[in-house]
Amino acid sequence: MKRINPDLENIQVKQQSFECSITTDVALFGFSDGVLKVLLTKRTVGFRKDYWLLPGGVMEDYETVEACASKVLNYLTGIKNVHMEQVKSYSALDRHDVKRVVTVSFYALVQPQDHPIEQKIDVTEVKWFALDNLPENIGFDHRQILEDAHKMVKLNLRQNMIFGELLPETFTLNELQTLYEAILEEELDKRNFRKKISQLELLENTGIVKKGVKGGPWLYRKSGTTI
Amino acid sequence: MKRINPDLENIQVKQQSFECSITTDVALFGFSDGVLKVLLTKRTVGFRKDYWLLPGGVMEDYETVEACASKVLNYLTGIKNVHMEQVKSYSALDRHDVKRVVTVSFYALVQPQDHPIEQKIDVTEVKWFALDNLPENIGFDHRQILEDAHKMVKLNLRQNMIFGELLPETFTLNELQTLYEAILEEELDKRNFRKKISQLELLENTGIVKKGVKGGPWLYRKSGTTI
DNA sequence: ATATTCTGTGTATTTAATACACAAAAGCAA
DNA sequence: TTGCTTTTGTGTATTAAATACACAGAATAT
Repeated sequence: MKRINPDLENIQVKQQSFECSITTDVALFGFSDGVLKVLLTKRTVGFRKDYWLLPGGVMEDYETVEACASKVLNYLTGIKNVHMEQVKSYSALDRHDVKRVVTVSFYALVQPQDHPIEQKIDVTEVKWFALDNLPENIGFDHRQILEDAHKMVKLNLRQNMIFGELLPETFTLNELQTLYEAILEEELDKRNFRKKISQLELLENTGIVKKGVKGGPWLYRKSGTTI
Repeated sequence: MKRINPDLENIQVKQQSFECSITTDVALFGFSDGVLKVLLTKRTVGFRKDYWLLPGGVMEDYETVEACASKVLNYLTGIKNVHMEQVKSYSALDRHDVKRVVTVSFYALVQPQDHPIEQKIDVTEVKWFALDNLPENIGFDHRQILEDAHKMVKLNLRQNMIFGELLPETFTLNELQTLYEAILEEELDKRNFRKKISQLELLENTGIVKKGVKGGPWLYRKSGTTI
């Protein structure tokens, strides 16, 4: 009979293979007041209270990590139908107090004013923080997760022009530039920025002038978007 | 008393939270005969035999996904001490027959000739496949995982000059170019390629000429590498 | 020794990135 | 309504990077 290396048998998936819980954490970025913000939550009572955390929660048997991320975000903030991008998995042995947990992180981009926070649970605080003014007491490894997510947003912004729902349907080129500067954390030249944007041919001029701003700037929208 | 939304309670990590097995799959890329290859394995007896799969296996309670990926690769191929990069998580509900499994994928880069396959288990076949000549019967979602991994290798190669252990310690510029062409799946101009490589200042000329090749090419190595 | 194949190199051209200034438009204040 | 201030929108010159392209010399193979 064939003899099988026990190590090799153990790496096969079997009914009794080791199991642990999966969670998803969502780095939800928002843009308002000209700065990039991220949504953090805090339990105000009970275990591990007073630490700010990314919205997150456990995956169930009937859902993928993507579905779980959407669910978690919706439950904690009421936000729905946001495009998410997977960032990375975290699996250090001591990540969680209660038990072994592997986490898959995501990011999403929204406008805070479009998604007023619904405080869905009264033992949890939910709050936007400017990225350059984060609280000290961020729990678990969520500071790292947040950094990794921000890196990925930067990367995706540089490569494509993906800014999700961070701006309203129509916006001025100056608003777009301010957003870029907030995400990339660097200043951009107005004329060079416009040159680059225009040759991407992803925006169209609505023909409408924004009121209340000196100079009378045009409003743009993403091409292919209907009003 | 405070009333708590049951949905919200359920997303908290608890002892009885849903659990599933985690596996890691490794896309091990190798470069020989001037083409990029990937290592696939096949069970030759028993359940789900005759499907080619990326080397993979279940994570245990004492290891991270990174450690698991190294372990799995070592058990199946004898390969050790390879730098791995995490690619992505896969969590579709029906990914595995036996039970719910979430997989985290990795890639690694080696030279096949440095790592002769140790057939560690005699009910498993292990074989290198040229990337442009993959078998039809790749099991589970491993074709997708492989594609995603290859994309990430391309991306990382373009951004930095990371080619892992895909070449021997010393190599000619032509060998390096052939490697780039194999990974990127496009032809490169010799003079422009050398210009770009040289201005990265990551290689040093060993001063040794490679024998057996017409023209007598210099051997290079990565800067900072001792012989 | 002769033919063949591979090596190593430079320049001209195109394209992209950067630096930089001012007149006209709209709002704001008196 | 007038004058002041802020913001808009635009072009050109410079530098850096990407691309296209050819040939003499070195080592091998016969």
